Amino acid sequence: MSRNRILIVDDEPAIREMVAVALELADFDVLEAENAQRGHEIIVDERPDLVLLDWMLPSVTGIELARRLKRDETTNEIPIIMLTAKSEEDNKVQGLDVGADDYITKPFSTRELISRIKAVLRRASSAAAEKAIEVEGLCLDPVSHRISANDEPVDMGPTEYRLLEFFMSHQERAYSRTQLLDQVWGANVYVEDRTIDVHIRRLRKALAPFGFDRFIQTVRGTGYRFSVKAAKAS
Amino acid sequence: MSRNRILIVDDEPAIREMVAVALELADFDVLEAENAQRGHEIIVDERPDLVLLDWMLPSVTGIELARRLKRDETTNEIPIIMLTAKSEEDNKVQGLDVGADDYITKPFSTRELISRIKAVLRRASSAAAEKAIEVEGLCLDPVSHRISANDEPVDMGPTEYRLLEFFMSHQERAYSRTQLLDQVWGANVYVEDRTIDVHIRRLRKALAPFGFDRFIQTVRGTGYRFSVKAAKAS
DNA sequence: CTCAACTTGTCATACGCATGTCATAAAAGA
DNA sequence: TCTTTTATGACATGCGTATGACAAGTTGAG
Repeated sequence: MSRNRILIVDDEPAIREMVAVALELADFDVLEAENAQRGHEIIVDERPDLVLLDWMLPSVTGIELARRLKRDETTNEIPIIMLTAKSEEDNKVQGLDVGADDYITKPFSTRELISRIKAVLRRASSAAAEKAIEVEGLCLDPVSHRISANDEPVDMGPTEYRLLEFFMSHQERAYSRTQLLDQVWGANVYVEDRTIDVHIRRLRKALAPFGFDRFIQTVRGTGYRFSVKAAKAS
Repeated sequence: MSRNRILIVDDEPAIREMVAVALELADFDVLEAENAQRGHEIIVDERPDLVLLDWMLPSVTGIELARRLKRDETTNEIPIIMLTAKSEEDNKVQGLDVGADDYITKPFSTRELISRIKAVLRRASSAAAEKAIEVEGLCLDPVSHRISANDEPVDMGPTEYRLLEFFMSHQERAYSRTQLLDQVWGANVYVEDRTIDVHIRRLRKALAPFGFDRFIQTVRGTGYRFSVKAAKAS
């Protein structure tokens, strides 16, 4: 698991700095934005794992940004922790209503901040792990442990299932055979690199009747990739 | 039946302690939280059987937490008993409006508390357990403790009954043998994992004459699943 | 109390699918 | 064309599942 990326949106450089240092010590990667607009850009471009959002921001408030994020399909699953300057009841309630996953009142201890962040991330990731992934009719449901294509069940072996699961949760990215081996088979497993080819083939074969084998693309000289886009110009 | 787990959310340690002792004497497992945030985390993570929720809590009030719990699909079935410090009618009414299953006014006797808890639990569990489940002609009636397929009685052992009951109330979901053991046999029971296979077989055998064994599906490398959908593409 | 009928957990064994590897064909670059 | 890389079919092995049998435990009727 790569380190979690956290975006802190706050107009006070001092606060950003303080939080950033604390987060880095706690083994997070930190992104920073000093206002809501910039924050929104970064969220869209970088898709951080969590956003720390100051309540009071110049022009567009944090609450407004939160509302927008939660309204947008592409960002509404990114957890938000609101930072409120004062301990005002109203703020907290409103913040939660807006869809924030938690809030924390300044001043706060970095210890508390970290533990809140971890709690929210834990919740988010377990929720995400149970969520079905669906791409153009190809659907993987981790709960029932089943693949379906246009609601037709698709039959495949356990390894192909895990392979597809990995691919679908890491789309648009090329992986070497070794990487796939580590991720899907697990580290410290001695398996021939070329074995991947065979499993790729089996996965394609299972998806082929529905035409979904086009998602499993060969990246010559490197490995494989799951991509919704066409592999090449036709 | 494992012991019911009860979460007490109250900011006063003295009260928590008192209630906790009383509940443990009454053979409940007790979880504690001192504020709404922590309470919410525990509820999400641990899924207690019932929540005792103080009306007045710092920052996020109990009432607000109750509202959120009842609004969330995943937590709205967990019964809530509100604890109000004063005997204010308004509170009670509002508390019930929010979705609390009962309320109780401080100071209360532990005797009363226990009996209220049991009443609520009884209601909750019977509400959930007394409804017959029917799937495509296969019907499980918890009241008469009977299975019927197209109105024909189906004969099976008690364990197979419980297994089927669990499956039918948790459809479309794959369970490992260990999970099934915990859920159907109960935790802290030492039974061989492979024993599940045998009971699955017996259950299938009982359902086979009606063709309903197709619902009991093997998820290779994982466990079993009850599903109405076909196991594999034909 | 005794016996029969039934349950239930475990084991041994049979079965079948899944997996890893190889040999070879096909394809893509150079 | 030649070389490198990937695709594919076949195959042996091994692992996970299915199945039948059995012994111990339980229940209930006589």
